[in-house]
Amino acid sequence: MREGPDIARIAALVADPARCSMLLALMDGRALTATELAGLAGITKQTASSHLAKLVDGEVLRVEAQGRHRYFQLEGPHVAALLEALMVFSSDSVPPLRTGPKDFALRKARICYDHLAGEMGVELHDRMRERGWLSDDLTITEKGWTHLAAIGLTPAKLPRSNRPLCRSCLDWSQRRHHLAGLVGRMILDHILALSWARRLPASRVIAFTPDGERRFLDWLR
Amino acid sequence: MREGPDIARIAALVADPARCSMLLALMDGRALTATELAGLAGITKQTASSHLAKLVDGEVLRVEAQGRHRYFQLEGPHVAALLEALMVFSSDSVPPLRTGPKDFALRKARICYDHLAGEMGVELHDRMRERGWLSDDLTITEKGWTHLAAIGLTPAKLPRSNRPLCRSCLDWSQRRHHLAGLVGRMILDHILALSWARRLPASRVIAFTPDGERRFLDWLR
DNA sequence: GTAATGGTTCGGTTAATATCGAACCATGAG
DNA sequence: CTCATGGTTCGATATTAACCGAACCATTAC
Repeated sequence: MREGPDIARIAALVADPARCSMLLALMDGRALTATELAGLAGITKQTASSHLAKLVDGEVLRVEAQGRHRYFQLEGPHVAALLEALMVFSSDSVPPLRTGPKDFALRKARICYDHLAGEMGVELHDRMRERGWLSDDLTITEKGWTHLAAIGLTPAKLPRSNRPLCRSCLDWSQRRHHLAGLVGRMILDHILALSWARRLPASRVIAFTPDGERRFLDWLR
Repeated sequence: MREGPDIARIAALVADPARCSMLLALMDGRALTATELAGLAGITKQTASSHLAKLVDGEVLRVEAQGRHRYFQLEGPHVAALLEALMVFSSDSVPPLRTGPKDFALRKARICYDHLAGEMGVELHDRMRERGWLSDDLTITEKGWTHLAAIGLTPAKLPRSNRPLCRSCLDWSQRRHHLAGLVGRMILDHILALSWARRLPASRVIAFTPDGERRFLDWLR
């Protein structure tokens, strides 16, 4: 019967407002404790515990015990991708919604799990496609590797992992794809390491310095 | 309160197994009637009606009344994207799930309801738009009818039906539109009648012969 | 050792919703 | 007009699950 993949089961895990708040809080890839998450969601510890157990059981979250704390984080990039796919809906059903300065910064550049999203993320993705650094089937071309090497990113430096090198992730604010995957992560790491940008505390905003933005775009030219 | 975007509301819409079955059935972009969907989901008409109303209200589905039927289809590509994002989970938990040759054939060309889908279907659609055979509002132009006549397809041969002549349908594998509607069906019929391709038994695969594929693409040139 | 804190388990209440039977409305066929 | 069919509306029922209070377990601090 019901042979269909139980995507309903996964959806149900995200369908609760409390769980949703927690997941959104974890969008940036950090690991938070159960009580922190309970506070953010506005529920008691008991309730949060129950929710978190379900999320872990459903392989949406991963948990790591450390001392008497239990740190929760997203199971992987695909969870962030799912949340972004959901945000696409709210972003256009309620168009204006007062775009404050912080909101503006979020649209400009933010972290999505572990890679760059927002205008800058989409720009990165599109430029790489346009310049032929990235092929249609999302593999880095020879020319691409050459340019990646220019910022010190070589295949040898990639961490061993079976996670796909490149992956495209639908951007909720831009409604276009940005670059995810191992390479997406490495590029963001480099942007931060070179101080082209820095993370704003307690937010997902990636703040580029004027100089950093220029260098980044130059590199893509 | 709950200022968070109501991604939970959207997720809840997908969280029900019955609604899920219906959405998956619509993944190929076809438009199905309420009773068809009820049958596929294994529920009664009343229940389906309630579900469908919710999905339309939540802007997940779009409905179009035609005669005494109501055709439901996905509201847009972002819905398909969401469903795909959800499927990543189930496909991930089960091992690699090798993409066999049959899967490759499915992406290349398959039947979608009664018309051509997959790479070849998208190619047909795009070419017809590009060549000006098909206008923006999805009507066949004069030039279009000329070329259709070249393979023996004239307006007179169209079956009497209130079904729209042309319709664009979101392609599951290509994520782009292919040509549906009466004309889409007639073209596929002709492809099969001329033996440019044949249907593989017990599957949705449309297998083009090398010669047939060449002739088909030549016709689109 | 005792106290404090992070986290889980249990039980009972409450709210939401999926479901269907039956009646109802609307369209199309004859 | 009459009948059949697609689809919705209206209860009423039953299942689910979110929630919290209270008790409990585990780890660190003192």
